[in-house]
Amino acid sequence: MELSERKLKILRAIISSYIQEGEAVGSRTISKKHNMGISSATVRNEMSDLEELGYLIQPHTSAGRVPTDKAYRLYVNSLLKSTSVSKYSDQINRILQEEINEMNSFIKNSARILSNFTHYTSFAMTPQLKESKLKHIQLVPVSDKKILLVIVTENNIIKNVVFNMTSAIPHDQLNRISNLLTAKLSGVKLSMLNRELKNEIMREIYSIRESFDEKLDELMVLLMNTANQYEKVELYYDGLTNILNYPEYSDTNKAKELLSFVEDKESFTKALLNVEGKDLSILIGKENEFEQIKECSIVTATYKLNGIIIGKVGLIGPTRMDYKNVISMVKSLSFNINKLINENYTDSKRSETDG
Amino acid sequence: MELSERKLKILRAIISSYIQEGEAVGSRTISKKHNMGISSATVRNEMSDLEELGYLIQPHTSAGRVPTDKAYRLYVNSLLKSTSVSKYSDQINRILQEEINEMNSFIKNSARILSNFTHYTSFAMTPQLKESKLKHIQLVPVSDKKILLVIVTENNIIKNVVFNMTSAIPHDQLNRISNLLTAKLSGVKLSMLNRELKNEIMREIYSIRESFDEKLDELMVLLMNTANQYEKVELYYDGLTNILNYPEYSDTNKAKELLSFVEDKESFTKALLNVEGKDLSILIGKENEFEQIKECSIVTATYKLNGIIIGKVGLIGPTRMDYKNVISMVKSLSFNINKLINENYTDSKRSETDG
DNA sequence: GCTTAGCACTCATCAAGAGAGAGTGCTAAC
DNA sequence: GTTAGCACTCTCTCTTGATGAGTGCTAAGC
Repeated sequence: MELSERKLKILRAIISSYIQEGEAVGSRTISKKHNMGISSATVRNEMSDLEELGYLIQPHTSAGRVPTDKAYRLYVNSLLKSTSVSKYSDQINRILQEEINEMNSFIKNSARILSNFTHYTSFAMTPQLKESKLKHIQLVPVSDKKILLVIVTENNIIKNVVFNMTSAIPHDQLNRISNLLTAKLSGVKLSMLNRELKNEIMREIYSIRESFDEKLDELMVLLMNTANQYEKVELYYDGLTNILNYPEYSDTNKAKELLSFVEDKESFTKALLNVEGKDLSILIGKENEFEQIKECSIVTATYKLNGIIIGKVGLIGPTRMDYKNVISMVKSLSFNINKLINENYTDSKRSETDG
Repeated sequence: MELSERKLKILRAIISSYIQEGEAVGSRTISKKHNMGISSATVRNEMSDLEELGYLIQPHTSAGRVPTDKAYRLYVNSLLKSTSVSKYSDQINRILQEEINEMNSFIKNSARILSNFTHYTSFAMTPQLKESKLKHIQLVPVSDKKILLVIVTENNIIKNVVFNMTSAIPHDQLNRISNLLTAKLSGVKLSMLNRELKNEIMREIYSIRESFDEKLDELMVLLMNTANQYEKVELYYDGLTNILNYPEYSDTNKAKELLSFVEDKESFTKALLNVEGKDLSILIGKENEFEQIKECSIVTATYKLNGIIIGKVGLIGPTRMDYKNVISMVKSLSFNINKLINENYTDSKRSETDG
């Protein structure tokens, strides 16, 4: 069922024409505008074959033909082989630098770049850091009974949580407790912060000193209980309204259906978690699991920290997507994100020993 | 040019019918469905007068009539007098509580509540805190040359900034510097963090000790230079796609125009800054300055800290808006926001002296 | 003088039909 | 295997006419 060279050429011509124009492509167009050197009748025969093979469909009898998901898949696969980096790579790098210091802003910024450059709707997930190790813990007094817990991981990522204590802790004790917690918890993975660890640490601490026992106990409970909170993954999107630029969504109901799906972070996060964790992954049309996006393509790239995937960025648009451009843009972006993350957020210990 | 009681009654009936149905209202509808006790012909005469007075217009000759911005203004003004609090007030309060500890999440949450309950597109601006005083400053080591600066204001609001130093500061000095900075800067308004203050403080500090001079100097410069950064106001919105529910925006281009305007935070922030800082403020249709939203109404409430307006929440929708519901909802929300803010974020000193 | 029934008039909306145009599939010739 | 030619199909657009909602005006009634 291998496609002949000519069939492939025709198919490619149809795809690129359809991506550009958004209208069903006729045999005459291919024959004339793409310098095929064959007549429209021949093209018609080939197109008929391609339809039988499942690469094309006719919206109706007298219309031209439109590529199927299968055709896009073929096209995309061949694109993926040819590595291409966007000409905007330097520019992307420059813009990314602006927000490098704060991880969530950095990720948010990434989404904005992607939608600005591609004119599709973009998204980005903040890092999942279950496997990150604690490096530093600092308690900061906020008010009598409120304490801010600042956690710095070995990847230099910062998390904040405010606790409400039932009774006040003297401010001057907070530094001592911070030092104690840093000493005991540094090197421990976030995912390991649980009851058992708490008890173990409490035992150790009791054996050392007993002065701020109850308060410390309460603090530890709060710390452990909210450990999962540090893990809240946020989803940012940008350029939501870009979707409305595409004639596919000139029907408001259709646009509404898609936009609501994307805007509902919960469902959309689910959809994203389904995407394989390859460096660059593309889901075309029906390859998507959720009904609302079965006429969309999602292009996703991962970003890594110390070789572990911690998040995803990408974009969503109609299956008639400018894959070539999009792929090179997403590649460039994820390349730059990875570079900057590893320059700025690498596990300090590891970088000392490795470098 | 005072409207007769009957004209007012008819106008109100037309407005409420149009708000509900979204279709031009005919004289017969008013005469029959609203128990007016007068015939459609009489209503027609009155409607004709109302049109002449600028309260109604006809989309075309044989259509019914549609309220003008002037009519909505009249209607809204009378609504504003009658205080009404939404029946969901308790529920709102409960949901707001969930995110009370972190100001920005709290504000984001407010926007979500508003769009969920009203089915319009909502927005919320994070607080402007130029006039807030510093209470506590804590430096936290992130990596060799990276330092996290945590600022706690007297309102218990927390701000984070990461600095890149040119050279490393020994971690054990950070606490001492933090204490020094807290001592020197507490009580100082954020807006006062500038060069002159820096020099003044530096002089004082020099006179005390000279051990970590250059590093402290660099730190102070960074601190002062980024003072404006703490002030970055963020704009959140929620329920963007709700706009698509309204037949006014069944035309994708119209929807696109409005949505892009809202999504472009910069322009939308500008539009919001134009809204007066009253407790509750409503801009109807052409009362809006920007072309893109001249067919929309914006309902905005402010929230205050210690009596000073620090932010806004509200919603945007078609001029044919369910003002009654919306006003009571926004009122309830802003009431609850203000209550919770003042319980959780009140200037601690002031609350001690005032309370 | 206000109210109302009656009627002619206007205009959007909808459905049906005609015509144009784009594109196909098939056939027969090259 | 390729191509010209032609009949056929189907969408799209424009026109037309019918329908119905709603108005403005007039004249009669209270």
